[in-house]
Amino acid sequence: MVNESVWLRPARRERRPLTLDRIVAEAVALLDEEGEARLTMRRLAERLGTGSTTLYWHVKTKDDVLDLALDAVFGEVPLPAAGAWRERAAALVTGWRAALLRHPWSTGLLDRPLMGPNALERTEFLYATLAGAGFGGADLPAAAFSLSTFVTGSATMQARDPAGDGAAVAGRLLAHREAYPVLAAHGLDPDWDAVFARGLAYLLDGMAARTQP
Amino acid sequence: MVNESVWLRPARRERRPLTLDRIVAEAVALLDEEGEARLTMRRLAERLGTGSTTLYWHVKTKDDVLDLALDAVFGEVPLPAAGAWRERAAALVTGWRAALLRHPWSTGLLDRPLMGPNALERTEFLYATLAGAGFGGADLPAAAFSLSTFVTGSATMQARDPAGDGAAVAGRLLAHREAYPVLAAHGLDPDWDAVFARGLAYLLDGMAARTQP
DNA sequence: ACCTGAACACCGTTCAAGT
DNA sequence: ACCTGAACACCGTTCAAGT
Repeated sequence: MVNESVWLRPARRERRPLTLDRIVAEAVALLDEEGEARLTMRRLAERLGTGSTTLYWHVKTKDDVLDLALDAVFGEVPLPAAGAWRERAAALVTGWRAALLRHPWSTGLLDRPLMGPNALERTEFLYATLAGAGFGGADLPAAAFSLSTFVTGSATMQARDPAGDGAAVAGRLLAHREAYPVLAAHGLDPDWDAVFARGLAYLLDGMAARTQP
Repeated sequence: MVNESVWLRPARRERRPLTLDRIVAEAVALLDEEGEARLTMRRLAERLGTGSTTLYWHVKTKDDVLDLALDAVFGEVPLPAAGAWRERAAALVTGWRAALLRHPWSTGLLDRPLMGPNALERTEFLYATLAGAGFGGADLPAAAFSLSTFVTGSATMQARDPAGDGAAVAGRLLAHREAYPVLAAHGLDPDWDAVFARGLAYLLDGMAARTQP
């Protein structure tokens, strides 16, 4: 019969099979475009051409999707190949910050255990770099945690600032100039790159001085 | 008529009027006891003896409740009265960390603008302390942001670690010991207080060296 | 000014059923 | 092994109505 012709049958919307990788990639795209509040199992499934309940064969919960999306961001952080320990640590940490800021929603997920393979690989790299530089005993975890804490904290702080213009904060501060005089005079619209670079220098200087006197 | 007697009328469940302060205090208590996932407008209202829709006269959205709860935590951070700049900064930052860790859910809210009066007062205090110590120009915002970033980041990192025993992370690491050898050997179950103290010393050392040569 | 109840447009997740 | 639809037990929020 004519109406069984290939051309008349509704085309399969999606030929590619649904995989975990496709789900994670689409979740990252959705988060990039619309932010965390709009990430819904139903909306995510819709973008993939299925129903929301289909996702649950590939994934146990929505939290899984978020964990995987976050680790995908960590996967974008390059591992610097060579250099002295200080340059390698600085390069790692700078690339780490850039990846987080490319996906500002990621800073809202930095509570929750970072146990994905990409996150662990970067942490291991940091530990290995510092251990190789002579950090030992209590200085090794202290140095490693200080650096990673500094990255995640400063990316969060910057992502918090809407569109980098500091308009909202500025308005609130200027309205209460007398209550926050120093902050209003010097804390508006900081140059985030410069703040990060200088803060990192403080930290690395302090680390170097304590372990290599 | 007998059934209009006071004793037979149902008692008013709550005599105290509903105020913003009561709502915020109850939200903090609920978050402390059950965590962020269980904070619901309906559950919060139930604890206050009303319906969820009543809350919306006092508050515009649920986000308002979270913003107010977070700023209540900042309100617990004492402002150190005296001392040299380094001791004052260290005391502020140590109390800040303690307040966040007393309410571990707060670290999950540290994305979002910190524009509550309590948060701004602490930030202003930090700026004023550093400005008084001679930090000027680009060093002032860099020093202030470095310190606050370090606090929020390290509290987040510690709150992430379940119950402080590091069991979950340890299990994952030990299962892949060959992939993460340095981390598995030195990064398990850190002494968080020691890590924080040493990291803070790195940072303050670096700051002091750059501005007061 | 403050509180209430009903209702709307959603959620995440389960599960029996299909191929 | 993989996908689907119906259904459950919730959500945040609005709004007309009460006092």
